[in-house]
Parts: sequence; C-alpha cells; structure tokens
Amino acid sequence: MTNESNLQVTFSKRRSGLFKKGSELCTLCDAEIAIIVFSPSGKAYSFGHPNVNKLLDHSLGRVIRHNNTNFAESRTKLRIQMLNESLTEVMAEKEKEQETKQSIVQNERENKDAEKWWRNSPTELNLAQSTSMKCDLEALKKEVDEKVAQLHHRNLNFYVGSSSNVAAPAAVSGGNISTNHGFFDQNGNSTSAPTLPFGFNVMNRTPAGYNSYQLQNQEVKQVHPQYWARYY
Amino acid sequence: MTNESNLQVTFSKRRSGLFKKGSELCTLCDAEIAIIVFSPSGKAYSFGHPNVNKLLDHSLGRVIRHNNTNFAESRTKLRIQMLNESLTEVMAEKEKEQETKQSIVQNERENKDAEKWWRNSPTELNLAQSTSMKCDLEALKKEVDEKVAQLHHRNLNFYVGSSSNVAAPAAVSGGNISTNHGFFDQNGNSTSAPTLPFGFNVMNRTPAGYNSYQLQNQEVKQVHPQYWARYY
DNA sequence: AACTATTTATAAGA
DNA sequence: TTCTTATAAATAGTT
Repeated sequence: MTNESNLQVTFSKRRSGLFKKGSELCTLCDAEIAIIVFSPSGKAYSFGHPNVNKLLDHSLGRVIRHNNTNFAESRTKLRIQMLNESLTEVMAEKEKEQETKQSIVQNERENKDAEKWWRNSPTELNLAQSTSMKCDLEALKKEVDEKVAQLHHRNLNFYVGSSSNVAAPAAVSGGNISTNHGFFDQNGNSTSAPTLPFGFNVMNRTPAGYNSYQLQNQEVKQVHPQYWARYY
Repeated sequence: MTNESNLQVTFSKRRSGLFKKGSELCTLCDAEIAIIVFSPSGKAYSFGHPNVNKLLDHSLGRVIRHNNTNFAESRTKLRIQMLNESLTEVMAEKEKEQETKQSIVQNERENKDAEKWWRNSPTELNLAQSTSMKCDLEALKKEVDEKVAQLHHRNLNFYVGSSSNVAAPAAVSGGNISTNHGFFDQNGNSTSAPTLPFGFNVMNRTPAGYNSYQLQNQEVKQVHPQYWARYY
C-alpha cells in the first residue's frame, strides 16, 4: 500500500467486495449472513441478510443486552425512538399517497366507463331518457347539419370526398354507436426534490459499488437496501 | 446450480472464499471483522478478528461470545443508521408515489377535457369530423326514435307527459349545445348535476371506493415490520 | 482434492 | 469521488 488514502480506498473497495460476496452467498445458497467491519478509524459497517440485528440477536444478543444500562445509551435509544416515529409517520403518509393514487386510478377507470354511456344501446334507456335524448339529438343534428352544409359550401373547391349531405347513415352494427374519432392525446410529468429529516438525503441510499454491480450482472438478486447499514 | 450436492460444494467454497476475503481485509487494512453465516440447514459458521475467534458450543448450536463493549455501542449506532436509511428509503418511495399520483391526476384532467369534445360547438369541428359525427348522430337518432316509439306504445297507459314525438327542439343559444335539462337525478334529489353530454347524467360517476376512502382515512396504517428496527 | 476455462475482483492510474 | 484497465483471484464444472 503506497499511502494512507490509498489504504482507505482499498478498504472501501474490499469492504464492498466482501459485502457483495456475502450477498452472493445469500442469494446463491440461501444462507443467512451477518458481517460487521470496523475500520481502523473505528467506523462500523455492516451487511446482513435477512437482517443484521436479527442474526446478531440470535448469536450475540444476550451478551449485548447486559451492557446497555448507561446514560449515553438511553440517549441513543431516544434517538431511535424519534427515528422510529418519523419512520412510522412517513410510512403512513406513503400509504396514504398510495391509497389516494389507487382510488384516483379506480375513479378514472370507472369514469372512463361511465363517460362512454353513449356507446350503450338506446334499448337500455327508459322512456323519459329516450324522449329527452331525442330532443337533444335533434337539436344537435340540426346544428351539425347546418355546420356541415356551411363547411361543404366553404370547402367545395377542396373537398372532393363523399357529399356532406349524407342522408342515409352508414349502417351501425347492433345498437352501438361508436364515435371515437381518436383526435386526442395526453401527456404528464412532474419532478420534485425530496426533503428529508435529520439531514439525510436520498443520494446516499445504497453503497455505490454494490449498486453499480447489480446493474451489470443480472443473475445476482438484488439485496434490498434495508439490509445495508452504514455508520459514518 | 445443477443439484443439491453441487450447491453444498458451492456454499462451502464461497464461504471459505468469503472468510478469506475477510482475513485479507483484516491484514491489509488493519480492520476488525466479524462474519456469521448460517447454512440453509442451520449450521453456523463464523469468522472473526481479533475478538471473534473463540467459539463456544451452546445448546442450540454455536454461539459467538464477544465481550467487546465497543461492539454493542456500535451496534446501536448501526441500528440508528439502518433506521435512517429506512427512513430515507421510505421517504423516497413516498415522493415517488406522490409524483405518480400527480401525473395521474394531471393525466385524468387532460383526459377529462378530451372526453368532453362533444361540448364543443360544431363550429369547431372540421368537415370530415362533422360528416362522420352526423352519420353517427343520425344512426343514434334512428335508434332512439325506435326505442321511444316502442316505449311509448308499451307505456301508453301510464305515461301521460308530453308526447314522445317531439318534433321541435328547444332553441339552442349560439352555436353551443348546452342541453343539461337536469333529468335523471339520483335519489330523487334535484341537485345541479354536473354537466353531461347531451344533457344526460350518468348514474354512478363517483365510485364508492373514492368516497369511502375519504371517510375512513383517519386511522394510521400499521407500519411494515421491515422498516422497524427493534431495540432492546 | 485438483484442474481449468471463465468470470470476477481490484490496484493503480486518470 | 468515479471510471478504466491490466492483472490477479475466485470459482463452476469437471476429473
């Protein structure tokens, strides 16, 4: 090793490599694993599947449990509680977002169907509906007639297709009126910057080396970021 | 993996490889490390430097003894870090949900407008559109005529309102077709119904799911266990 | 276990 | 940091 910073780089690389090997072992052989690494400077890193704490609780829990009665630890416990509460809150909000989204989708879907009532056969209308529909249709038809005549007159020189004065309508199969002319399109996009409590941001969610590897190799199952724990 | 024994061999090889990587990390970067691996069959293997090298036989398999108090402290810190990452993750997911919801809403809005093309005056239709719309309308009108006659005949004894053979439509102001007559109120209420094409209301426009969601939204959903880190 | 054709990891440099 | 690359190491399949 040439110098201190190179050693740091090597440590980082090898650590991620080790974790990757661990994840491969998990995925490939269905094993459970927990890895904890302390850097020379005292920083702790861990990897675990299905969960570091679960595995450690299994193997080391009793020893640790006996040592947790000091003052500093209660402070960190408090912090954990706060984090848990934040997490609970955010999870609830996320749930809410999901639900509203879902209901909106459903709403849209049902509306879509509802808006297409005109496709239904008139046989599904009752007398009163039919009557007023007839009124409306005749009014509309009149409008259209006038409009078509107007346009026909105006476009005589350019329009050489079928006459606009169509007396006999094209045969409509069954009772269905399908008038979807297809002249509409839509688009939608939005972006927004995430805001996070406790000074953490979305950027550092998973160790970069691990993620970039996952993108290159499809056969290795991705380990959920929740199994990663880094402590700076 | 071809078969069970090959998987076992692979597990063994990769486990030793993992431990070797760990030892390399220890010697090369002067790190402290602990690795615990549980095979699918439940066997426990461990590697550690410098304090996780004494293995004790316990009643339920091999349990690692570790009296490094620094370890416990770091574990708590790791837990905090994990919570932070979970929080970050969940917030990002929430953000995502929000974005998709927003885009869906926007999409819906644009679609809503698009679906209301029939509200436009015929003056906004071009010749081809008018022509085909006229065809559709005449077909529809024919259907309605027949239906109305049918119903009229059938309901002669009960229906004493205006004749179904309404020849003259009500005057339509300008070129706009706004024929919301307010018929077909649900539940007998005469609330000003949302304007609908051809003056018709559609029965179930607001799906029940949406409304019921808004009503029952008060309770906080249970947080998924995966986002919880137990603390002792 | 040992061998080996591939794949993968990684140290150094950019 | 991240990317590239030459080289070293790991390993799956096979004796």
